[in-house]
Amino acid sequence: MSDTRDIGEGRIEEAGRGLLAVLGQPRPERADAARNRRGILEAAGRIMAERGVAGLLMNDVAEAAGVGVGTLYRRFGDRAGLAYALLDEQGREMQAAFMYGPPPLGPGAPPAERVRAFLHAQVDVLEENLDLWLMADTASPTVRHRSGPHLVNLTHVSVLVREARPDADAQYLAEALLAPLAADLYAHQRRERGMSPERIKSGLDELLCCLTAGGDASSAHGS
Amino acid sequence: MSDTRDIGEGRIEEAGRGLLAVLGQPRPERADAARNRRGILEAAGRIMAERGVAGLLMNDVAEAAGVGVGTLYRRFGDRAGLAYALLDEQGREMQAAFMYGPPPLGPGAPPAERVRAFLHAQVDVLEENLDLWLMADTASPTVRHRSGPHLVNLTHVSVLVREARPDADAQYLAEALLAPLAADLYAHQRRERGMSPERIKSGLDELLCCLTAGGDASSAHGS
DNA sequence: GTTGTAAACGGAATTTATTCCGTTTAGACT
DNA sequence: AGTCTAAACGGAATAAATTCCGTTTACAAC
Repeated sequence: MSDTRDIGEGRIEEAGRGLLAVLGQPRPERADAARNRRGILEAAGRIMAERGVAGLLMNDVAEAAGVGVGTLYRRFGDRAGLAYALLDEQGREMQAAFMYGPPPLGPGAPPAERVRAFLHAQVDVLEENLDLWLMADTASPTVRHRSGPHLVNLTHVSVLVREARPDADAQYLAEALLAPLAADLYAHQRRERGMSPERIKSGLDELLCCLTAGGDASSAHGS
Repeated sequence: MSDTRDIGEGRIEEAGRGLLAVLGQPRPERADAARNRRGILEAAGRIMAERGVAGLLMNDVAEAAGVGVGTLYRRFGDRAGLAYALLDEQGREMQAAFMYGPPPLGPGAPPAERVRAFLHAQVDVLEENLDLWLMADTASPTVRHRSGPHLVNLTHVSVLVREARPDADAQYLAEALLAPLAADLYAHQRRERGMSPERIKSGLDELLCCLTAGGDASSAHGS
């Protein structure tokens, strides 16, 4: 009724095997399926390098990988899903950095600092592969927010926010703090408005005072 | 290279005649063009009422309006543009409310209060027509941020933020504060996570302390 | 080694948005 | 009224994503 797209639970076997794979139980994957996933991802990477993100046509990817388009869709759900899988691969290293690496990104620094470091790092991540993120964020809201990268980021920030402000609605604040780094908005700020990554980072810092402000954030508010 | 879509300056004669029309000089519009715009918008409204947003197929709208699809595209640029035009019509009243209405939404209240009232009002606006907003935000980043509703909102908030925090990067903060109300995210929070509009409003309030915090927002930050 | 079956596969068919371009007209100027 | 031209029009053609469904295959059980 609201939107045509919806992706049934079992339709996408694995949207990418990032840290997320740890959460769900490691459902088995048939050998041919695994082989095809790798093949498709490789082919997609190759095409992207050659022709850019705009050249990532589903038919071409399928052909380059030597599979039918049906297989592409079974594996990744849709074009955006493919993009997320690609991003997830590259994001593995950042995930490791903020979970096990040195502070302030990794554990050891105070939570507010870590959130800040994380957002700055996320800016760099976007900077690196903006077009691919744009393609990924084409997905329906449902797909988008269940995707590997988003879930990992959200979970991480959410935990840190809760730590920094146990009284606040950490779940919401986390999503709100991540929102300005939506690929669409970021692309617009960089390309249309000509903002520099540095300016964006400082801007984010200004937003972050909601993490360091004492308990009473509602000082000026009525209801 | 990055994305196929781009909409040349003169391709869309008027993306909707909201307050925006005041900014650009009132370029003339041929009589038949105006008649068609109205017809299309009416037809689209009718179809939307009957079949929902998902039923808004470009061919159907064109047929129902008694014009060719080419005309649809000349007038509105693309499917998302049509959605924006539809929203712009309904948004006229909210625009009036925050520009000329009573406080705290309208002039008279302190700027931080007004931003808060505005964000809350925006939640209600989303609530009213979420699917249409989702359809609209399908647009390419460029189109999206040049669209009537977004420009008006951004300008408004931006002015208020500058007033509240003359020292801060008002332009950026405004976009960042509006970001959590992106239709995608909002829809996800409402539908998947089951957050209530009230919870979202309180969440936004927590974010807003960056407007009331004294001058030194960078207290906890290094560089 | 057979057999059974859920899971995968392929790729033609379908669905829609969007473009293209030859034709038609509103409206300004004479 | 007649002419001229930029602006509009229509709708067939195109492009690409996504679905459908009959066929094939991995692999677990016997």
